[in-house]
Amino acid sequence: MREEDRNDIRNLPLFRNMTSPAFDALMHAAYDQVFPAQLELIQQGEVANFLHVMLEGAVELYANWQERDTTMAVVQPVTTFILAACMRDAPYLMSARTLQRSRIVLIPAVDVRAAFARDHGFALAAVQDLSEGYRNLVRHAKNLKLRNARERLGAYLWQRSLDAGGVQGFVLPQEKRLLASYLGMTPESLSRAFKALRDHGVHIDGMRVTITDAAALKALVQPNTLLDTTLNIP
Amino acid sequence: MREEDRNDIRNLPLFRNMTSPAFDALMHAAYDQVFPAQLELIQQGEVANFLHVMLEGAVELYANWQERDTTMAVVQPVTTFILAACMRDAPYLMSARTLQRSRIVLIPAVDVRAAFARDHGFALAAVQDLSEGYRNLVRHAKNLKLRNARERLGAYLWQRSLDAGGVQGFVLPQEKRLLASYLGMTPESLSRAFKALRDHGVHIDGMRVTITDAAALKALVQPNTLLDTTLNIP
DNA sequence: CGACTGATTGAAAGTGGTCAACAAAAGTGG
DNA sequence: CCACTTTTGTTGACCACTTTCAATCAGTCG
Repeated sequence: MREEDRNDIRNLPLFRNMTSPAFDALMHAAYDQVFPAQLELIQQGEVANFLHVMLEGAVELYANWQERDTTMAVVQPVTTFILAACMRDAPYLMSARTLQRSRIVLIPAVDVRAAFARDHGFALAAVQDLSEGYRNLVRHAKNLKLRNARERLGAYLWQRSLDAGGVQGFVLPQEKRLLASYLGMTPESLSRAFKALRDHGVHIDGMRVTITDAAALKALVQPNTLLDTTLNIP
Repeated sequence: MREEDRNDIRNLPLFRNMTSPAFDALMHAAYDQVFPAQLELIQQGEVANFLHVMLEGAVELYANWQERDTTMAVVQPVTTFILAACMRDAPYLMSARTLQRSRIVLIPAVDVRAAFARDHGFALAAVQDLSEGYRNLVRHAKNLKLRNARERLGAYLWQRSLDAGGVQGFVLPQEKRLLASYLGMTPESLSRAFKALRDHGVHIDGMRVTITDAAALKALVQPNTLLDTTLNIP
């Protein structure tokens, strides 16, 4: 593993407060790997063997049932994912695939749990990580249940614009069909939702979004920190 | 606080592995209260002041936005709720109201966080608690995105029947409009979904559900541990 | 009993999904 | 670099599912 990556990991909230021996032990057991795009990393139902730490690239977390698929989240560096399954030593509830060529560190779940039992700082950090993950999921569920398709898209765009620093224009970070799935609708519905938002201050041209009337969009969307997630979402 | 309740709390997974001094300190700061039915315990947006431990009764966790409301979960004894907000020292994302007369222990969030920083066993247990909560929420979101209304109701009924020990007949634990909200539909839609399930082995009479053809229901619902939650749901 | 709440039903409207066709991009191979 | 294929996005027509509104019915509680 490159020294630089090791430092990136060390600086993650999850690992920052570990003792050095505990961290070294974890890293010793870890694999640093580069995966090509579109590779299935995890299939839902498998028992959690590794905690994943994203260093570069992007990973989609998705779920399926019968013939249906849905995107649950897009993970971007530098973060960990599927900590909950590792901690519970339980089957993954979501599948994961790379969206781009990605560099990912795999830490055996056994070692994570061991580090965890031994190192108090790590346990505390894990609680913070999980709590934040939990809260983002609550937001996702609330969003799905309380807003309709057009409102979900509007809120999403509003939040991306804020994340980019309150800019008027930005480029969608992922394919539209992925966004559609994340927002809980079909690509066709997404396309129509974009059209419907033209009356509410949003202009779309390919992947480029321009907010032409922030007040109008805000009025429709009623953005709210209790509903809208700030980071790590497609 | 009654000795008996204290023991119930002590035996919760969350508190079981604490040192006795740490537990005693927590309990010393705690309030044991009885609330009448239909009382608003928590309003979303408030900063988390207390960890709640349910001893008796039932509490609804719900969320609202604009004029719309939705039930996120029903909490039953003996469990804790809104641990994540306490840990993050952040605003509640959900509101809570009692459904019945309920006995609840309130532990100041400050003390929880303190116990937490000091007691390793408590931190470990919190991680397990949060992980399980996280996973149940993933299931809830998957359920909403992957199944339609009729399938969600069918899956719910299938799971209640299993929880009751695989019985054919059981009584709905909560009002139908609450169930409808939890399942992400209107009461009218729930009513129609029940009717639609008559063709799939479910008979409903008031609050009494009878599964007349388990195979048919199972075929429709395709129950799946990666989607269906086993406990603590209305 | 009468007022109230919750559940059900019907009719109408709306939202989003499906299917099919097409357009636009992106990737592939000569 | 260009023709070709494949994938992604858009649009229209239609349909299914769900909601809304209104009316009715069934309990519950004072």
